[in-house]
Amino acid sequence: MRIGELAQRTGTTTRALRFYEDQGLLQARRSANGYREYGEDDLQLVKEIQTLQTVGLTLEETRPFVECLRSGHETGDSCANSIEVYRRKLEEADALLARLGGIRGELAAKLAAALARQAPDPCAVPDSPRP
Amino acid sequence: MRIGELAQRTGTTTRALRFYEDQGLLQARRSANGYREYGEDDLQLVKEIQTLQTVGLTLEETRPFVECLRSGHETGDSCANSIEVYRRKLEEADALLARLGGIRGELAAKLAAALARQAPDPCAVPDSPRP
DNA sequence: ACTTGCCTTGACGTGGACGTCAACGTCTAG
DNA sequence: CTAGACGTTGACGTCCACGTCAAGGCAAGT
Repeated sequence: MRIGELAQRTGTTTRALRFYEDQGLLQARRSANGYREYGEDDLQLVKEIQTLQTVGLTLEETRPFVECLRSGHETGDSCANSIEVYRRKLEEADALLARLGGIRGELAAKLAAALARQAPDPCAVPDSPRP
Repeated sequence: MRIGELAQRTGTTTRALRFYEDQGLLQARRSANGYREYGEDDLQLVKEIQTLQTVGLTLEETRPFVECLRSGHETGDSCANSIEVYRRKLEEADALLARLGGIRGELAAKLAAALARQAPDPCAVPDSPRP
């Protein structure tokens, strides 16, 4: 199939596919007129890339998976390099979750404090009620 | 104080401070030679911006806080606009946490599945043990 | 012949918060 | 007088995953 069809079947754009090729993630044969020609394996490969992107991998990080697939393995994560990326990303996700959780807490505290100042709790005891 | 000192006392760079000025977040008087001259209130303001950045606000989102401070309020979050930003960011944080939690789960599952394929659990029952 | 729709390469734009020059003026110490 | 440490503006670079033209080639239908 040509690039337009591949884009359509993967729900992406031709621009993205050419970009993947630029990055060496996708390689297309060329037909006589210079058009890129793809096979079903390329479809699979693009889908793999997309799946990995949705779980937070950068394009660069999908490279081991792509190479794994190209080296004949059934799945992109059958290789040690891919597994390693999984581990790294899992750690990153945990770190990010921790950080974000902390931030969420700080935000909530700030909001609560601001609201308290804005409309002081009528039951609360202020600093100096009667000087 | 001049820009270098302000940068040092806030732990940032002169470039950042000039950038804040470009964005209209910081306004400096100029001394006779054209140097920017800052006061203690500016120090406070920069610190406020930094604190807000650490809890995930973009520079643009710190604007209401800055304006609130400049309009004479004691804290940047004494104004309705600032409170509104708090609320929005809190929602964003929750959404992000949910998404990231999902992603983390998917990643963990993928890793587990890959490891299982790599070195199958000796106690597990594969699809077709005896054809 | 002409339009339409696909394809090609190349090059610049996007957003966010600055970093990093360049080329120059200013102030202070020796 | 001069070196060095500060300051000034302006403009381009960074990262990432493309978007958005521009300018043209190729194939098929009318």
